[in-house]
Amino acid sequence: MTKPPTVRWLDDREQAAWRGYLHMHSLLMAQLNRNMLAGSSMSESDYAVLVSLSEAPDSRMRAFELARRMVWEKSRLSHQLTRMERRGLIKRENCPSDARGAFVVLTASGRAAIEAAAPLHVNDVRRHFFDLLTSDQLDSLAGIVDAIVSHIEPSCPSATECEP
Amino acid sequence: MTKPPTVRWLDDREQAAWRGYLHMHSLLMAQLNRNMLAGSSMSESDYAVLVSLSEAPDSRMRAFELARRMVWEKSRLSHQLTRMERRGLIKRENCPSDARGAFVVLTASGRAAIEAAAPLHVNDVRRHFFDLLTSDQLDSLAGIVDAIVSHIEPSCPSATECEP
DNA sequence: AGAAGTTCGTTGACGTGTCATCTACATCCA
DNA sequence: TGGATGTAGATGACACGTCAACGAACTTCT
Repeated sequence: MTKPPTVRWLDDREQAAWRGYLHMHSLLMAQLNRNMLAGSSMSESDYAVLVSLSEAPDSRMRAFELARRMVWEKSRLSHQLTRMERRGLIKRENCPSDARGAFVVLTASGRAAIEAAAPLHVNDVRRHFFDLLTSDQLDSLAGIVDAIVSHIEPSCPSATECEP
Repeated sequence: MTKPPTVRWLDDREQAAWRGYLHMHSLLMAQLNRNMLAGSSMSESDYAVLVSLSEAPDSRMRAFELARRMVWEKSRLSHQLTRMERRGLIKRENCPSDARGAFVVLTASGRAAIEAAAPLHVNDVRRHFFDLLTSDQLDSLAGIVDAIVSHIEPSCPSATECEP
């Protein structure tokens, strides 16, 4: 117990909250991931990419924009796209206006995959999350999220949109 | 948009909350992980194992108990322990009373590592999390965690303790 | 024009997580 | 006693994430 004097340790309430939070997240994600994988043989990452793509005009997006929107490292995205392209969910196309760039395009089978997966996934999120929370708790959660996100992400106050 | 009739999609508020939550978690964990890695060249997983071990009597615990306490798959734990053993943070010992079993023991350098890392990590959790929340928000979070965890984990109502 | 710096995207190495499988042992029960 | 069943843990194959390094193209500035 050689504690430097400047540390304010967590009290019991905080410690319980923190461990509980970590516990909750891992349980929840494990559950959602399991179900997603069972129902559609897709991972959460696959799903996230397909969601973003399917919301884009023409179901196509520049890779860097996709990365920015999902707050992923570009290399992570690149690896992920490689795997998804191998499975035929997306394809890459050259960008005429910027020869470095690449478009990521949703394929027909990618679209089919997400349209099949979405209802199941939404139901799951509902069952294991929203259906268990009161309206007050939902509000409170939004407040918490906002406080944390806007602190870590200095330039980007809103959690879901970063367009200037 | 071929939605089966039974799906209740997320409304805007829910959708924003969900995406915000995912966003928050990934930002927060990335931040904590980065700092932990920078300050102590340990991962969150290393840290979690060391915490559990250091809280155990004699700094030793059966592997299966460690896995149960952390809610990790046994194979995950096994891989993790292999890596940590290679770095000298823990060591394995045979269990005299059950020849299948193994004890995981904190080494001196493992103890030193966690004692060095803990204050930094606690400070970080404080800075990026608790200092940003009001007392009400903390209460509310505990309620949320409880609701979710007790639903997914039917036999184990408390988030932090599973002893019968 | 051309050097310097920036941005887009890929790659390889490596640490990590999951799943299926395997072994050795333990336990239980006929 | 001995076989069925369960449990502890390790392992190999593979998916995933991060980091550092890279090539190629774009931008900026002189």
